[in-house]
Amino acid sequence: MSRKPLSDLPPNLTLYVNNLNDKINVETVKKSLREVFAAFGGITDIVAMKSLKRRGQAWIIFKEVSAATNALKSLQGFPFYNKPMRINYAKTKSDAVAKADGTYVERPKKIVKREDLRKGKTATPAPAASAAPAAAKPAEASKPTPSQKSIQDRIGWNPQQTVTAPKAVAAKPTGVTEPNKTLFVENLPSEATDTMLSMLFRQYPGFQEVRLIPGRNVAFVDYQNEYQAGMAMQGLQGFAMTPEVKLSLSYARK
DNA sequence: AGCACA
Repeated sequence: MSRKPLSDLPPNLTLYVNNLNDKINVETVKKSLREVFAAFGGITDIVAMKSLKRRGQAWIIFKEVSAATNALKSLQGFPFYNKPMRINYAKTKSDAVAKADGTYVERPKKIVKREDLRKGKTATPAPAASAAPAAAKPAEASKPTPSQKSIQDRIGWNPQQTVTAPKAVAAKPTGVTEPNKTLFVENLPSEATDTMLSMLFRQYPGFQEVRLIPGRNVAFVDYQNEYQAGMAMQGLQGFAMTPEVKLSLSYARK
């Protein structure tokens, strides 16, 4: 009995993720991807860009193939900014890993030669380091991979449920909610006051009001639109209210 | 839909 392979591509340190919501600012997406994927192991880098050809996709570069494989299995179809992530192994080796294992060769710049210009052709870049099935370097600083249980706890996602009905798992996971003009502020110091918070949040255009929830160290902050809310979120994420207390911001649930 | 590396 042969089972359906996880991927039609050979395992790779890098995962290729697409079907990402390209309405979301790429930096925001990268940050959220990191939060979600880091639960499976060390991440070297995440590459995502917003150009026409590259939007909606990201490359997650892991330190260990096993981590990539676990993430691939567990997060397949994970609802991320309201779209199920589609995950595969990357086709080729990332530059970052080629650099690390010494096989990196400078990528030829796309130079258009005059003759080719006439013919309407562009210089064909020779493929760089080949996509050899990530020769897993055994000696690698390996941070213990958190159990699958832990990520389910953190993001409220049970991979089993995707098999039959990925859409049914619409539960908005923590930290990956869809954009909203209202922000949810957590981890406030108990000394926080409305005035204090408006000072902070009114620096960002579109500010409307802040609602501190008594006794919960939590507040809601309204902006005129979700874009402005997003800007404020980026600007104030992790803001140190006191040396030991840092704000945690997300979009409020709808 | 789209496999990049600024």
